[in-house]
Amino acid sequence: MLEYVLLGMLMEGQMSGYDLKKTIDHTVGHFYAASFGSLYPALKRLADKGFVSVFETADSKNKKLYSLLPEGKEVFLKWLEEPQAASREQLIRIFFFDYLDKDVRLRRLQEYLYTAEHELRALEAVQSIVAEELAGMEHPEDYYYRVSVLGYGLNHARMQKQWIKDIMERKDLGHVKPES
Amino acid sequence: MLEYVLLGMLMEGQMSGYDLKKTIDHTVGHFYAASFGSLYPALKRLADKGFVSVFETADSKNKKLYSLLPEGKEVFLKWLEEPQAASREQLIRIFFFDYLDKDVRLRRLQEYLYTAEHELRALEAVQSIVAEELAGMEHPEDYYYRVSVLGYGLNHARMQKQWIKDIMERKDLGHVKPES
DNA sequence: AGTTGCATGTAAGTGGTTACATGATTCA
DNA sequence: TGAATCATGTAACCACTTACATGCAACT
Repeated sequence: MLEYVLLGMLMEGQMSGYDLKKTIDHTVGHFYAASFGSLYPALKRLADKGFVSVFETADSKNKKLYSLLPEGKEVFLKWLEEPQAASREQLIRIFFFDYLDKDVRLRRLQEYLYTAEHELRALEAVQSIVAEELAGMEHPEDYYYRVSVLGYGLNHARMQKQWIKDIMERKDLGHVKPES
Repeated sequence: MLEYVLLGMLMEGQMSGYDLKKTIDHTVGHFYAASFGSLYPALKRLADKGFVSVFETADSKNKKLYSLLPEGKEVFLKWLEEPQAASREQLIRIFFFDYLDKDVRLRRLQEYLYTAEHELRALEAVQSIVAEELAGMEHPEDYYYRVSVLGYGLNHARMQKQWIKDIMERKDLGHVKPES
């Protein structure tokens, strides 16, 4: 996972490990954390595999600049267009979807939409079972918070579904603006 | 984490490891996965620490029933009322909030609301910076998907904020119903 | 002179997963 | 009788975190 994120970040150009960490932190950092303890060994592995090249700067700072090599780019793009991905991984992939052909991208997004709709229906099914169970109880209010997290799940699934729909249509990025 | 989830699930009554897995899967399973490979060793640790008791059934199935011991209950409730929790852990804690005193619960939820609002403001700040950067570009559409995940983050943060507000007010669980 | 930021790295530990191994029970 | 489900457990592995260790550079 981290290795692909690093390759993806290097698509924009050469960077040091330190800068890669910063870039990850203030882009996908809200849902994907990378620590130096995992980042530096990952960069070493990528260099060993010949996916990135290392340029040691002479500016006395002991800084290393990593660049994407053709094989690394290939591996990254291959990963990017793969179908199926766990929900956390979906989000990271979408972050890099500007690098993907329009048709492959739309196919993947359609698949993600499908899984989101599936998830939503599954949660709605659970909800109606829970609603029935609750109706036959003396003190349904004792289960308020248990049930509330189901509500969270439903809110999340609905939001996710709508968001994927929006980005498939390439809705104006303004939908992202604050309401003010 | 898993150990607390197991203790929490045992608050309802005795259960086997297998049943605990099922219960986790169809309650908090949507945001917390537990595999047998982590579950059984966790139960053993809980038994070794004296937090749960093990009753081996004689029904030839080699089934073990786990029950919460007073010390285990104490440890669980102590964990539950702790302040600060990572966002994934917040959700799991809230699932068990029916076991918490009203006043402690409201204090924790108020804190969670605070962090949600903080997160939202941080994302809105990032968004206005990104909007400026985008305005000074020749091809802002080349960054559509990069920016779209920021939109996801904003949607998520807003949803989370509203949800916490709702459950603080103990809004009708009906808000959870499908729109149909 | 001291703190913060830049910069890289290692070692031990954590919290899991995956795959395997075993065996009883239930139901079609 | 064979498949699905119930039931428990281990061993190898994995991706990562935390804490540590080092040192230079920039600012104040």
